[in-house]
Amino acid sequence: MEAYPKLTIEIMGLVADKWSLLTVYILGEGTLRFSELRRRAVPISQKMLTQTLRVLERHGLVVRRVLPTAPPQVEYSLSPLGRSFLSAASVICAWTRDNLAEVDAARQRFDQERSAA
Amino acid sequence: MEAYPKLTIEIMGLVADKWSLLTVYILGEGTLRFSELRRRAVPISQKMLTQTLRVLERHGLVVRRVLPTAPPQVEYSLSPLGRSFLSAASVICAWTRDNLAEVDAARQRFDQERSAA
DNA sequence: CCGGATCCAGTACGATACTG
DNA sequence: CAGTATCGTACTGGATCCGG
Repeated sequence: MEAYPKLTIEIMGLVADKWSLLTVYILGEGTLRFSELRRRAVPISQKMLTQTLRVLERHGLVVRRVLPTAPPQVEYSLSPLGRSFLSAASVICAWTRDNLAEVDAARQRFDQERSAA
Repeated sequence: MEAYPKLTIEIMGLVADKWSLLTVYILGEGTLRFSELRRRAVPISQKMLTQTLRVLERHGLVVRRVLPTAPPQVEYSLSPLGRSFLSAASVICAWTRDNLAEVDAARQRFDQERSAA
């Protein structure tokens, strides 16, 4: 018997990914075009953004809409499922922001004790 | 100007990791020894569990306590910081559980449309 | 402007074997 | 029991070039 099925871990891996979190978090601000999204999600690379958006689209969290213009424009937005995930993602992002200093301090303490060997 | 500092992304990477989430989530049940933790966190490998616990300990989320027995026992538990993170992690875990089916369905739909090319 | 394709260094991860 | 060490494979993620 497997405590956590493969599928669960797989989806966790999708959802518990820093770029996914960041992307969804920023898309929470509204519908954005690729280049604008990239600018706001610095320092994500273009490749990772493309890749992350594909994965999120594939799993139904993000809607990709190509506008029939020249040059073509592509808009990204959250699906209803994506918005429901946003509320969870926000909690993680907020925690990170609020506890950044403490986590960093703990790490420095840990590393210092180590180097004292 | 960098929208998200390197440190923030680094901590996000720590915190937005499937094994970290899972480990903290399970440690939420209480203090556990290594082997018991491993059993409950299936299908995590022993190596990944060790590694994840080190990282979590280093960043102040987990407390490692070696008992002076023979054979040695090691207990892991959440620090106060870890418990504060648990509430955020739980939200992600709960979302995953509740939306597993829908995400999986979206993926199958997406893949089917793709293969119809 | 919005990406895809390719190359490559580095890392994740599992399997296995060994230690105090 | 609770790890550490090593190996091999697969994937990550940046850099760069290319194309509609």
